[in-house]
Amino acid sequence: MSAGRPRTFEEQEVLDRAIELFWRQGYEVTGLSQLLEHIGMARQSLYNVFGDKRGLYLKALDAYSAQELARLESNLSVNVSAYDSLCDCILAYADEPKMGKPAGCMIVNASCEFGTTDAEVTSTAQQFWDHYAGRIQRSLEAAMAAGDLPPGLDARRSAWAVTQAVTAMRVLQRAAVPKDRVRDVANSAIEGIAVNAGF
Amino acid sequence: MSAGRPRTFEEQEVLDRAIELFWRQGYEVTGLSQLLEHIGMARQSLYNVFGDKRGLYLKALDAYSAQELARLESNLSVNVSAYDSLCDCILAYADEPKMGKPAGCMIVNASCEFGTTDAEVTSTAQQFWDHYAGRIQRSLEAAMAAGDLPPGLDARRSAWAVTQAVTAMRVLQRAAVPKDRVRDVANSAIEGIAVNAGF
DNA sequence: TACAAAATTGACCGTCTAGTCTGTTATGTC
DNA sequence: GACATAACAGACTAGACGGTCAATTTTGTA
Repeated sequence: MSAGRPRTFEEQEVLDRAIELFWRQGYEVTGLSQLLEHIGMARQSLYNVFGDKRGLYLKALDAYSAQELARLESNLSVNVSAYDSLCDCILAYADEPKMGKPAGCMIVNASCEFGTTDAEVTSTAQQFWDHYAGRIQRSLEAAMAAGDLPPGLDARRSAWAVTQAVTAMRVLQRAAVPKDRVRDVANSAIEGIAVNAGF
Repeated sequence: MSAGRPRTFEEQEVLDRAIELFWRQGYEVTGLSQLLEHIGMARQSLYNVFGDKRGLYLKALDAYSAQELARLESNLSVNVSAYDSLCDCILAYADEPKMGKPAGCMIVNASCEFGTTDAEVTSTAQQFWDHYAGRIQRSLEAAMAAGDLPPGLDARRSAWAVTQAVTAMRVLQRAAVPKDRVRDVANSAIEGIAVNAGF
């Protein structure tokens, strides 16, 4: 049943490298030759494994989404109060981009580049934001249960507002806007959480 | 001194058409042939007048920025209270894109596409956001003077928060996220204005 | 009406693009 | 060790890309 020469690359490693390049440069501007060199893969192998350039891009975008959600989960489940870890998490975004990492958010970049011309991209983006806001909402509800936020708070709407504040922060980072200005957005988002509750 | 055949196109009209195409498609994906056809200009004329493709793009981006700031000014100087017109203005963004207009914001798209690889683009973007927030701040200060907002409000920071809420809204529109979700961001931004003042 | 200046036109250039094709190499199975 | 299977490697293709060149047309001025 199974035979043949085994592949000399790790799929996850290839995806990580593809994320790095597409995230930094975007889809259209990234040429196939540069892409192949960067992921360390032979031309034909890419077409065997991923179908074509777009296929690899979509897989990389999905992998990025999963990584980013996992990072959020990790940041929010530290061993302090839900409210504190949420605030820390939001503020931590203001310290990006980390050295060697591209600026901004690959999902945001993809949305802006493709608009509605690629249904798979828009679907991935919409699901990403839904999941992201959903996880924030869970932390808000935990904070309410712990008494750190008032019980009347609309956790769903506040979570969405926080999510979109992060979106804006990552656009600013993409354009190299000074960190202080990014931090302002983070702080306003945090202070805005309680506004529905009449704190 | 002056002689020669007069040009058969209006520069402003050419810029408007270039804005339309670059805004919808982005820079890289827009081919020169399609661009020339869309702006109704001969190949060589473009190079005579604008230098090259990038030159036209940068001029179009500047023109877009000016148009958008003029539209903000117009929306905010309607003949009602500063506070009401600001709220209306923010909420009005949730009803975009207008029929026939591209979704999202050309400045945001440009920032995401180019990142920091084009100094002129990032400079234009940063100045746009500064001017935008500056105009919002003026309205907030007017609202404070009218007694519609508390005197302790940090108008500068609130204006920046509003500006970046609009940024996020236009990213969502670019990805065809449902209008209700966009409206949520607008409402949260409005409600967040007063939070610094202990309303 | 001759001349100069500027805009237009269309052919043309080398380069790069995504993607294909063919042949070779390496491996597991029998 | 023969064979089937799959990955690797490199040459190749057709077309699109941004940009240039030379020739032509159209105008204002003298």
